[in-house]
Amino acid sequence: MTQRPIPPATVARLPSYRRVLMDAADAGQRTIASGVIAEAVGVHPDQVRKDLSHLATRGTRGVGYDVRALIAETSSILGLDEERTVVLVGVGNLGRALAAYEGFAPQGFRLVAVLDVDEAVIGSEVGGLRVAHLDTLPQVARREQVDMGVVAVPGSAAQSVVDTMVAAGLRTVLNFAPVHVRVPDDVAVRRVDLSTELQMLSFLRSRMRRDG
Amino acid sequence: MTQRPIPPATVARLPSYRRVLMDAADAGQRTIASGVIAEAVGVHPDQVRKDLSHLATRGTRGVGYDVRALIAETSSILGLDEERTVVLVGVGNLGRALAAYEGFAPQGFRLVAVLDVDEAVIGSEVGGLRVAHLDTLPQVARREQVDMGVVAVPGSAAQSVVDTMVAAGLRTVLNFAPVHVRVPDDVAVRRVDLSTELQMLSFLRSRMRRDG
DNA sequence: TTCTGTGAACAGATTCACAGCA
DNA sequence: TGCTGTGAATCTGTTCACAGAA
Repeated sequence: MTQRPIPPATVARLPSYRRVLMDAADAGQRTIASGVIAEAVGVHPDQVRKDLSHLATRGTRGVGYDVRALIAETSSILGLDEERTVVLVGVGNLGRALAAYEGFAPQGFRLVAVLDVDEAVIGSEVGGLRVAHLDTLPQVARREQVDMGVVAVPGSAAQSVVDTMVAAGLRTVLNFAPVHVRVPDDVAVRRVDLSTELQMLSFLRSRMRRDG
Repeated sequence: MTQRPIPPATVARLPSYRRVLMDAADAGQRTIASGVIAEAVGVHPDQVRKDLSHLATRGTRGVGYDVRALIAETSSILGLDEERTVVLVGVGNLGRALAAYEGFAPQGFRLVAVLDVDEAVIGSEVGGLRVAHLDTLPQVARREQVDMGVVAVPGSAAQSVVDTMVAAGLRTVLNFAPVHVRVPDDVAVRRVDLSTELQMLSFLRSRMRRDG
């Protein structure tokens, strides 16, 4: 099953396609056309077909794609057929919300630990787990074979937390702090920054006034 | 001050540049080189210079860029010199965290209302505001001249909430629900989806194992 | 010598156009 | 006729290479 690499832009759309496919499966549909997926996801049908052409699953002309086959293949590509263990660091407002987030489990992400350095929150219960000290990360990481780290600490602490994660062997990090963190080449970081999103919307708002 | 359009990819980086610039200003620096910004943000210096070449502010060879001038211009471009009013819909875990988010105010975003449809939460206090019914959005939007809507409701309710926002005159929406929403051409939507981010990291994790 | 500014080369992603099978 | 599959054309963004001012 050697396959040519899938473009990052395509990978970024696979989770959306997959969600639509699962909805279709729930609705009892066995096949689905590129145009239907496109409509639901908000892209051109051409784009969907080009994206799906990178997969092994082929569609049937005049009919569409096999829903179950596409779900299976996208899940496999995204690594969702094996459980991913996640550790969350930072129990502020955002950290609490993330720990309670219902979207983890359905996709196979299992939160195994919630850590912080503030003695005031250590020992309290968040998202069904008891908050432990960040210092215990190495043990937790080894014991639970942790895959991913989620960083929900202030910007000033983010680099040091990520360094600790990397040292503990984590190789993927989701960073909610509004700063860029340096990591070795074999570690992947994605940043989600609410403030950046708001500012980009603000830009679009300003531009609208001028155009209209 | 007629200016040629700034590429979206550049706009997406301006908030990060701006943050670095503000840190530099706080540290008392009057000028900054592209390489320093690049290092802090995690891009190539070439990229920074190309991006800044779309602005009116010019750098000085051998020295760098004027920090204050760049802050002023990026703020203006991003529309951060006028206050933006924001309304939040959905008071689940995520909604609560967003309402309490400290990153709103410093960038000039003022949360003016928190809305929901669940009678159980209406009237309670979230982020210093009393939760009101979604039905009051039209009045709130008119009274406060609301610019932006933040959607923190389940996917199944997102389209209807966004329709309500659009009807109330909002023209920019930040959508945390994991679905694509349809809006008229003159409305801008950005989606932030935790689940998509986790799945992309999961993909990178899978690929690493194969490579290494 | 340092660091900006920018045309040119390159790489990646999207859209178009159309051939071809059920 | 409907919908897939894909090369070609286009568009966008990044990186390179280097000229030029302080």
